[in-house]
Amino acid sequence: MKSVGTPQGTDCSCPDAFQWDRREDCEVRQILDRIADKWSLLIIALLDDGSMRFTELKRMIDGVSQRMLTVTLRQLERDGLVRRTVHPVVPPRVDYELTDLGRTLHETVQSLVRWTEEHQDDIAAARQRFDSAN
Amino acid sequence: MKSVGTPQGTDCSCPDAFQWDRREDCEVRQILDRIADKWSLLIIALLDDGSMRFTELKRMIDGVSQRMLTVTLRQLERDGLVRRTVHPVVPPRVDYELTDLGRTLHETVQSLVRWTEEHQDDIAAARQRFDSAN
DNA sequence: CCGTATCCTTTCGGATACTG
DNA sequence: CAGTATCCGAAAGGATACGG
Repeated sequence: MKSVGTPQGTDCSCPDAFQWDRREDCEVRQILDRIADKWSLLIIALLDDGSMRFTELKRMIDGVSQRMLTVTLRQLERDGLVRRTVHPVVPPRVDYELTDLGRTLHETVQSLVRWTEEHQDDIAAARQRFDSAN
Repeated sequence: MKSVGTPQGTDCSCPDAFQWDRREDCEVRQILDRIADKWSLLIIALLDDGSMRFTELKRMIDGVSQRMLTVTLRQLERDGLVRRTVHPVVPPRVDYELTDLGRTLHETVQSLVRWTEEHQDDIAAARQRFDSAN
């Protein structure tokens, strides 16, 4: 073992599909953590073809705090998945949309969301079985 | 807004693709949080056709603590995604494998992992651009 | 070998108040 | 409107010790 937790530096490029998690600072794991994050998934799934304003996103993702929405959008922008456009008007208007890179991820995220929607009953049933078995 | 954080009960079934995040206790969001979790994704991606022992998983997912591996595997078992088989031998031997339900998720998770592998360079580049632009 | 229990640190993220 | 800054409680998760 390498010692510290997950320093998130030191690119490793993760050789093969069954080994990519051998090193703690694995780039792929770091990125997975980022995009498979609670709010990121919702934003990417929500942002389809069009663009959305900050407040619009906030309204759609019910319960997200202003802070977390800002933080998450910044990370997505930094990762090149979301483009942020500031319109110099008063009151300020900021639009968010997926970049080309972001759109390639959108498909995958959608299929994850769809899977969840389609199987939520199976999961609920499994949980009941598990819980009553104890 | 409904008040408290994310109580995770009260099924809502999330009407349509652009509204599923309107309610905080949305079942789909709760499940997404569960499976798109740091360790769960790695386990589901790792568990393909065969079964794996606890220690084997622990070795593959470098840096995971015994506690988190146990906790995560229990959740996956509870959700009906992973089957746990205890062999009554000494020393104990426990095998983990995907259930049928788990296998349907495996595909989706793999495509997410694959996306990450394929685009890690794009992301690294985007981050550099973003960071040097400040 | 495969856990569970406990403790304790670190991180996450909400609430709130304030700005251009 | 769209943020930023600060504070602080809650939860995640590692380290360690112990048990069947």
